[in-house]
Amino acid sequence: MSRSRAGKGRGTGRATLEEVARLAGVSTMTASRALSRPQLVSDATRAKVERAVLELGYVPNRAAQALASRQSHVIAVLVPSLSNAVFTAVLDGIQDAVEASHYQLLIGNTHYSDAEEEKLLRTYLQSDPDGILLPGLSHSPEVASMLETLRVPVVAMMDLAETPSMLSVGFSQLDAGMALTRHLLGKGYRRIAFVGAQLDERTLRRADGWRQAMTEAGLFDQRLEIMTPAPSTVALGAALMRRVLAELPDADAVFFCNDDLAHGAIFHCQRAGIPVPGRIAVAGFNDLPASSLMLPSLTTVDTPRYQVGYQAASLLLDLIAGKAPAARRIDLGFTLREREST
Amino acid sequence: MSRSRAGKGRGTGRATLEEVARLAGVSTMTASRALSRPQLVSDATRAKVERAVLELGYVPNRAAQALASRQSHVIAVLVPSLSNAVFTAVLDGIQDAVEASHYQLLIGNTHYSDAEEEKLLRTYLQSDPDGILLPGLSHSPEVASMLETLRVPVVAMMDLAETPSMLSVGFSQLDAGMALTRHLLGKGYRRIAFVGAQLDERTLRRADGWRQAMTEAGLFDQRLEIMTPAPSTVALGAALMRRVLAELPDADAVFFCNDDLAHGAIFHCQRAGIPVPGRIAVAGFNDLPASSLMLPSLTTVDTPRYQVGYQAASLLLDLIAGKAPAARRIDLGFTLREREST
DNA sequence: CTGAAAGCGCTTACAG
DNA sequence: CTGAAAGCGCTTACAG
Repeated sequence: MSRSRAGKGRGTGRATLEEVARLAGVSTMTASRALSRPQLVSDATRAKVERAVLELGYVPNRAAQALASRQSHVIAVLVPSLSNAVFTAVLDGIQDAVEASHYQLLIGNTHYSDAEEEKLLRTYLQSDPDGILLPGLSHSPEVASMLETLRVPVVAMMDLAETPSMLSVGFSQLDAGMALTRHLLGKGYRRIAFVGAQLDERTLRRADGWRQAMTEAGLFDQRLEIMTPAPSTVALGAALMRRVLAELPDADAVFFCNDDLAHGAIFHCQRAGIPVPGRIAVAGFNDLPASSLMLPSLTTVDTPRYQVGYQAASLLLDLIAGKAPAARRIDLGFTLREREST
Repeated sequence: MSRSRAGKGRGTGRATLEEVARLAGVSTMTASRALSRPQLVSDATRAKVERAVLELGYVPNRAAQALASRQSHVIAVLVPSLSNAVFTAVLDGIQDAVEASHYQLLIGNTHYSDAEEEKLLRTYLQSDPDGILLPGLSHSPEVASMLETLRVPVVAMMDLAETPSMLSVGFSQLDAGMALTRHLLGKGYRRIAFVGAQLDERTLRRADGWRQAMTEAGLFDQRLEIMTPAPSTVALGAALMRRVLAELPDADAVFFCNDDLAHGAIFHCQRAGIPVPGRIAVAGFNDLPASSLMLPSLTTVDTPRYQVGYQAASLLLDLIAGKAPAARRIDLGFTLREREST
């Protein structure tokens, strides 16, 4: 009997499991079992405990559970952005997949910064997560070594790993970039510019795809490449379209690395009275909700971001549960949406 | 000496504070102090502890900290949606405000559902949060009573409380709805429709504002109100615009409760060759990034959502720290953006 | 400036 | 099916 003031949890003023047990007339550990693995106790006991829980409004203390069980039931999730609709969809998928489980999500926004990613990971490690979900395959050396020494499963999202040493769920950004470029080539466009912003690894892989397809067609020209590290926004898209028209007057098509840029480009053309695709074709990436509705509707690549989140979280949950994963690399593919803008 | 296997924390395989202390040649509690309140220990001791921390790669265990200190350092944040750019901006503001502190965010998406809100709150209560941030003022009776019995500060975001019993940071949705409607009236529009989707409390308050302004002008007509609980999307906006044109042929302006709806409406008009505002004016709410760029540019209300998040989190942090709040109700205002669409 | 001891609220082999 | 005891990894008055 070590408790000093019986009858009241003193930390938070909330009922403790000990009080539940006392009220139910059982031991603390039986009360614990009645709640965590009810099939291990008799019906009568379970009923008594449940009644006591209700009466006291008992809420288990997660910190104590985590400490005692050495299981945090926490999954750390890192995304590069929340303003990018792609990653909010990924989060939706993760949340839905985790919904039924008792896992709690720790969601961090890295703002596309290696330094912030490292800082967040370091912070989340304090919570001793049972698993980690993060975007992409390339990380700073610090982050890479933290992930290696960790003993918990890590699943990379959005692109596919080259080596099976890393678990990944996504689709080939390279193939998608090639597919869109080939579509443009097939339509007869020859001077196809690539416009990239943010320059995260996904954008760079899409650029690789464009480069490869252009090279295959014997049409690659370094000058057709416009890259800026500025965040991808609709306004930037309008500005970059202006730049394409001014600096690359013979360009007959533009592959924007993201739909929001392409939206801005189309708005600029609407306003300037430049016919799309008559004067110049425009294509984007990700198929955001407005893309199919604007005038002209936007040719783009539909990406399975919700599914990426859902499947990545499901895979992680399996790994945490000790199940062998069906695959270490889940390719969810992509869909080319050919529309009016090309 | 109760530890069975000295030299290794056995739970997670990670170094413990005890090992740090041993390596540094001090007591556990001195090691603890050296890390949490370094000014309380001598320089020499601090240096020894810091060296040991580095050598062992010590990461404090948050669960143990929370349990021992009865302070979770957790803030629970509830938002109704992540697909709505308004709330991702709110989250950005919250994250920035909390950045420097040691507080950790537990972010939950209620999907505009009272039931999910209650479930999330119940789950987050297990983590014994030091404070809570949530959208809006109206909640289910269950949630309201949970919030009341809680002993932690709660700050409501996005709208302003009528009574000072509740802390709130936002702006008057009612006033904003009135201001936009009056702008339309001032422009000479008379048959101004209101189109609301999702029907969350903010939309309903904006509708109240429209109703009030129309009544004042002697122009209120119930039939001008189109309300649907369906989620607000660009596609829905296009469909609702079609409906307005068909069902309310004499409407000369439409106030959409959200910019995404208004975007869809404008896309529909572009495609159908309907002049905006020539045939009908269109206004939105929130000033999303595309609004100033599309053709015509969209008249709307610019809302301080990032600031709402930032200020709400700052206020909460003050309250947690025991400081008396400068105000229990922070009005951040709104800005009417008059553009081409009206 | 530093330490011994108790305790936060749970869970987990181990018995019976 | 149920319980006594130890322990998870920290922090906190209280001494000195």
